[in-house]
Amino acid sequence: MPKLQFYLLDLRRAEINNRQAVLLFGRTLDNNRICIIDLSFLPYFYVVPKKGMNVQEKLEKLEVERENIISKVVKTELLKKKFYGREIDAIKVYVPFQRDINIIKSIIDEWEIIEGIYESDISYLRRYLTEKGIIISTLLEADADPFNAGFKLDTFLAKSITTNTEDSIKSPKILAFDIETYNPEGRKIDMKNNPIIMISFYSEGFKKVFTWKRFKTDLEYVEFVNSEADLIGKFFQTVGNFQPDVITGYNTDIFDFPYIEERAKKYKLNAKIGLDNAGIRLVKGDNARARIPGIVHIDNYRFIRKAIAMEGGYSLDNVATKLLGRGKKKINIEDLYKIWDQGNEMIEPYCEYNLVDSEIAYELCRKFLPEIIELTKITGLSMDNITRLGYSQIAESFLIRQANSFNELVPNKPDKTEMARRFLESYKGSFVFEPKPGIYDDIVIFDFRSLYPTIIVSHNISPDTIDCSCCDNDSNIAPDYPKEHHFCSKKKGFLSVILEDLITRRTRIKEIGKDNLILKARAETLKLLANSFYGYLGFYGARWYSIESARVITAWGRYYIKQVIEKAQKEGFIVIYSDTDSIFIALAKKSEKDTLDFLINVNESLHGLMELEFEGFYRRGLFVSAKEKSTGAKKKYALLTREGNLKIRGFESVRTNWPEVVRKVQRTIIEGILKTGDAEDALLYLRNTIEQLRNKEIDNKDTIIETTLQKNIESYDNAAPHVVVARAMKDKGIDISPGMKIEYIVAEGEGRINERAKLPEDIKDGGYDSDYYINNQVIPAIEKIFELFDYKKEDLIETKDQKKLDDFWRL
DNA sequence: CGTGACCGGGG
DNA sequence: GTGTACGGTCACG
Repeated sequence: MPKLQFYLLDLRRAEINNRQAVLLFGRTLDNNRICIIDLSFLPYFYVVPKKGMNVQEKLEKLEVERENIISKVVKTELLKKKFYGREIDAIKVYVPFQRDINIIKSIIDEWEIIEGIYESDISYLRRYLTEKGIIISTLLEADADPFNAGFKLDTFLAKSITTNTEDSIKSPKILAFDIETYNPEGRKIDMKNNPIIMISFYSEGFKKVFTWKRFKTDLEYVEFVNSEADLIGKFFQTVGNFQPDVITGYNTDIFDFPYIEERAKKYKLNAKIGLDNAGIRLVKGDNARARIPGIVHIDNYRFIRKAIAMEGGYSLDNVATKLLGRGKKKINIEDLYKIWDQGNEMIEPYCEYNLVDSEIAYELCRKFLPEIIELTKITGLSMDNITRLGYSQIAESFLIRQANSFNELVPNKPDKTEMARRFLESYKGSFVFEPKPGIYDDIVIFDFRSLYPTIIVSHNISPDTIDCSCCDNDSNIAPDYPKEHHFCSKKKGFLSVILEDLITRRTRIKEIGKDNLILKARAETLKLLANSFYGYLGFYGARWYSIESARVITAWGRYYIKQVIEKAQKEGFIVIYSDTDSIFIALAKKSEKDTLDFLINVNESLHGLMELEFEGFYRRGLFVSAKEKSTGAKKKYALLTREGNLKIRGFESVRTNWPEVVRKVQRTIIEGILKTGDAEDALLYLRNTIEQLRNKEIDNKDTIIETTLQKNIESYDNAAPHVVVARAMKDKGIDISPGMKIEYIVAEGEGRINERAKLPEDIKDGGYDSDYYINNQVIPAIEKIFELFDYKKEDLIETKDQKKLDDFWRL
């Protein structure tokens, strides 16, 4: 029998031949999907006995019966392990099945002769991967015989599995899909009552849209079926035939897959989509997700939301526009239900729309897959997990995997009381040098490269080096931190070793891989991972929780950034702003070269891996004051790059929720001030807008305020403006339900705001309340900016000549 | 103003 | 397979 070579894609736990089994799903070099069953790996956990107690014998005799199932210990081994760096004796306890662990554990928990039980909650599959050194996505070699398990693909029973290469899958078969559903206007999504009306698929050389109403069309990829039930049948059939390695979409975890599952249930369809014939496995709740056994499921929305900060929200259209340079097909999706009811060729553009969504999802997945695979290779986590878990869990998984090679026992998770206690523990964070509100010319920004990770390495901060007994209390102490804790200066800690490795690997990869996409992805990934450990140490749910370590890290962080600030000031630079690891310096009378010399100078004084980096030169910057205060607001500024681009941070209040007229005025004013260096033109522009509002020259649609209705209108006691409008809509016969976006305009006239909030369609051109829009919308949004130039509210509203406006437009 | 509930995204 | 996402806004007392 020749050896099978295959790229590992997914794993599952199963019981086969009355043994605990690992199912390894992969793709062979000659492009077949296969499943290898490995029965060789026994589940286990550790018991640490009290000093001098003989626990091993008692363990080996242990046998429990629960609900007609007998659980017992297969064998034990006495081992020397380490716990927080200290040597201890531990008994490794093997059981036949994963399910036996909790049963056996609950018995041992009561024993007086034990100190503790460890690693009983480490997932069997993760343990398997760690111990065998197997990494998902890489090439494995199996010596295996054919085996009939009744699965959808060739299945083998492994005699041995080896891993000897870092070679990972180059071009996995990705299949993207998207569903469109019947959804009457403004209604909440209702999976129980509203059907799926079309489903699209997209892959390289594969386009398909299935729908169950016929109309005349030339689109060759549209295929008609007879009913929703047939449509869903087609979905399972298409996935089955295509045999994807990766199935992807947008928000598929909580929308498309649950929807398909719900509708399949209605028609009693067998949703055996998993390669082991299991159905879609849905996990509900906050961390909802859909698992398809044997197939990697990447929900782009899930991954992008946690990996990329996105201005303008995470709608597919916005995400695709920003990341791929192309958006969705422009069409009114709210009208789909009406057009569906009509059932004519008006449906056609919606098929195109449906297909484009799949295509975009496909492209997004392709774009991020290299990075996802890299993270998988570094952390050992599955792609499903990498794309869904939070950073603290990724960091922890990584530590667990490393612990094995350090022979370290993994600490247990904290219980509820412990977590509650930790939750209340707080600590001093980073240092912020508050900006003096104002406008500054010629700015340079420096920031520490991976400040916290490099501090961890440089100062040997680690849960196993804190307060060691081999060093005295004065060594290695953070300057402005109470001298309660010290870190070992003789032996390197577990965390510092791991981080040093991550950082040096990243630096090396960054150097050699400037033009290589995969290496770039790997460098980014290493940075991401390195940055997550500081947060992890202070996270109340962490196994290696060490708030003291986190405190010392921020203490050193404050120390280093303050050193840079002081040094800059001593050398005659004007420090404008600093937050955590970055510093904004006004050049004042200094030259560019002076700033770069300063940078070199600072770096000479920093030890180890620590480094201050040049971020960029800026032509001008604007810092406003905080609400009700004269000090500068944190994280709220706007910069103008040398290329003339705007970088606006923290003026977040003016985004959605505000009428267009306000958003536009704020942005234009910031841009004008930054480009000219004074507020004269901006003031003219503002006054002009105010004047236009007064003269009703601003379009009604730019004054629309949008608010989401949170609950049934009957259950509101005090009527907010949007509630009043929602009631009016209901009187007009429009169906109103929670979740609906209510649009309204504040009309001119007497009375309270909520009495004057009206449906846009009920307001004649210019029927809005100019004073309201000027005083409660426009002015608050720009007040702080004009304060920088000593303008008072009264100055802003006053009108003046408009000649200069023409100049302003030419900016 | 403070606290607690709810939302995102999908049609 | 789970807890504890997370950071903001809105409702309500």
